Amino acid sequence: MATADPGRPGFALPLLLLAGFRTLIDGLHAELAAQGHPELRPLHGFVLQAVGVEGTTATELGQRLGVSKQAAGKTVDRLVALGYLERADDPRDARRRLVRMTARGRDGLTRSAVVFDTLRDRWATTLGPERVAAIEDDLRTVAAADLFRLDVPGWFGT
Amino acid sequence: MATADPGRPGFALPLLLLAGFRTLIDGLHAELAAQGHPELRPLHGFVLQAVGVEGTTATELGQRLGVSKQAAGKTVDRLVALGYLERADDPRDARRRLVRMTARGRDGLTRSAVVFDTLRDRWATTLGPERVAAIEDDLRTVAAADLFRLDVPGWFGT
DNA sequence: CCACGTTCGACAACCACGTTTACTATCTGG
DNA sequence: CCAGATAGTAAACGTGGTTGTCGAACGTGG
Repeated sequence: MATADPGRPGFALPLLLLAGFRTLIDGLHAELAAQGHPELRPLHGFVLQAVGVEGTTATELGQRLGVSKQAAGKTVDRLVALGYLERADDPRDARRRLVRMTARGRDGLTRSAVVFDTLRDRWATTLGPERVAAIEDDLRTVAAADLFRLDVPGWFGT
Repeated sequence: MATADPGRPGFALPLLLLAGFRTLIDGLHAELAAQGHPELRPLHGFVLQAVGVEGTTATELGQRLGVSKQAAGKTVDRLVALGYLERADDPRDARRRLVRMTARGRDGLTRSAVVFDTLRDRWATTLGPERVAAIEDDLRTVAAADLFRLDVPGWFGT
């Protein structure tokens, strides 16, 4: 670990949290690639999740993800091009363009859920189930203490 | 938390890890901005860390961070423009361009370490010191079990 | 001692993801 | 019925990444 400063305890915690997150995401996408979804990027999982089974609109998606509606729209464009999402007109409001998952999108999301469960099981095997649960509880506690908000995504830069 | 699927336990863990990482980084940069370093981005901390007090070169920096030498070079350009790094010729090898921290760079890195320590203390106040230590231990255990490697940075996209 | 292969840095083209600003089309309430 | 709010799109830009190419400088073998 070339970049961590062993002398300052505070440096380790963010590094470890990032590393933990990363390994789950990397594991997910390695497995997804093997299961027929090589084009799915880390970000896309969040987006599919946020679109949900009922569908949504670009503006609402942006709010859910914490990014501008323009950014959300561009990401939807890419996912449409990849075949994970599709757009449709809203019969009740000609301004809105509904965004829905395709069958491929649903397949990717379902597989993501299964793989995440599997990866969590693997952690539970290594650490013991109660330790994994304790990590989750602790992080939720910190979240509840308003040390951070849990609505999450929407950084990845700038 | 609009984006998490409460029905699938596996989804929560990566989200919580990311949220934990994010809050530390956000807290760091909020504080750094207040202490005279508003231009420092999350990535920059890793880069300064990787440059180290002895300095390095763009190619070596790229290796440490897990990115191409070109990407490392561009990031160095930005940090030079911001006054955190400086370049110098290597008297022993005219091909190489040494990258070193300026006084400002050292100041930013030092303050980062202090702020990270403070944030960790705040977690310890909320959770109890032994719980924070337990999280770190567990994540290190998972790392050691080769469920992930700890050399970390070098994703943030693509 | 010199030619050849390797390495370093730079440059260019490109992509993903985000921003702000600006514009059009549509809906809605007084 | 029109003023104002809202949905989507477009353009310009910033940041962080990628490949590919290239010239200059290094080091080594013949």
